[in-house]
Amino acid sequence: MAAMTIAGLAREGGVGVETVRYYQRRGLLAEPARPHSGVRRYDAEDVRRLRFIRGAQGAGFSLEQIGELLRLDASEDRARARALAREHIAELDRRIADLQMARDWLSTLEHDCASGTTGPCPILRAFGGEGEARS
Amino acid sequence: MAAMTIAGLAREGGVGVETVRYYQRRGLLAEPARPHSGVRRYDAEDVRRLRFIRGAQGAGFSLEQIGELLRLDASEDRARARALAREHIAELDRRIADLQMARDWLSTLEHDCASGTTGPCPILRAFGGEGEARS
DNA sequence: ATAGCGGCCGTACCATGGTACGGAGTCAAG
DNA sequence: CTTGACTCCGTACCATGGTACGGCCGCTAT
Repeated sequence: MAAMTIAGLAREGGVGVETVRYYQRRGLLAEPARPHSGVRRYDAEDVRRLRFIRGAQGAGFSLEQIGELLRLDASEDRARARALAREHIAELDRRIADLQMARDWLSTLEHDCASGTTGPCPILRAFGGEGEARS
Repeated sequence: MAAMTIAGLAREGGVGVETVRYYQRRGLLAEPARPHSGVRRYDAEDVRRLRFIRGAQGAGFSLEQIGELLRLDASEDRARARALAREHIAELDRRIADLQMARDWLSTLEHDCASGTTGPCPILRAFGGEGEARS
């Protein structure tokens, strides 16, 4: 499978054709050589790149950040790439902690709501009694 | 602080005035009574509600879902509210697991990148060698 | 040689969650 | 009673990450 058209690339990457074109417009995928009059041909390297984009996206990078990652990779600037990675790890840690807290909060609410059968769930109450004594 | 105008409510809720109006349009905040010709007055209950919205949003609920939560609270349908909460907890667990994996993946890459000083970081390589033998 | 599938391109549109703007009305202090 | 801050309202605009559409063109099979 050494050469394919855009539909093949999209299939390999698990995205739609329009998405591939969108990534090209965004500069994330280079527009490849066109051996035959206007029709682009893609190879395994393009598939790798597309998969990388999807993976990084799953890891919470924005397309903007992925673009920088890709450029860094090309420029072999290891230090910068590592710094970016570390920054993003910290960001991910923050987000994980946030979600974990949210999860625990919701879980508590769910339990509270379970003990009792009338009146409103204490869900709304859970927000509001906390800081209204200010000002 | 028993009555305030929209700016006060926004300040208490930590959002902008336009955001409050947006929530009203979305039906998340009721448009309150207007004692004085056209100017809305808000009280502690509105602040509670607004804070709830922000909190739920922080917990990963979409405004759409928050609307349902709010309606359920009003209708005292505990069973449904709990079901919704449980669903969302499961969703949060999935997202936490995803982010955790992403974090570990990125951390590994960061370490790999650290051991070596020339050539591209193995970041790109990390995606691509995995499943290309198919088809 | 002609149909039709796929690729190419620009442009428009979608959802989400806001943010900004302009014009008019209102309220309170000086 | 004027000034300035604040409100109201509709509508337009923003970023993000796509998704869809319509017209044109080339490749390939029948």
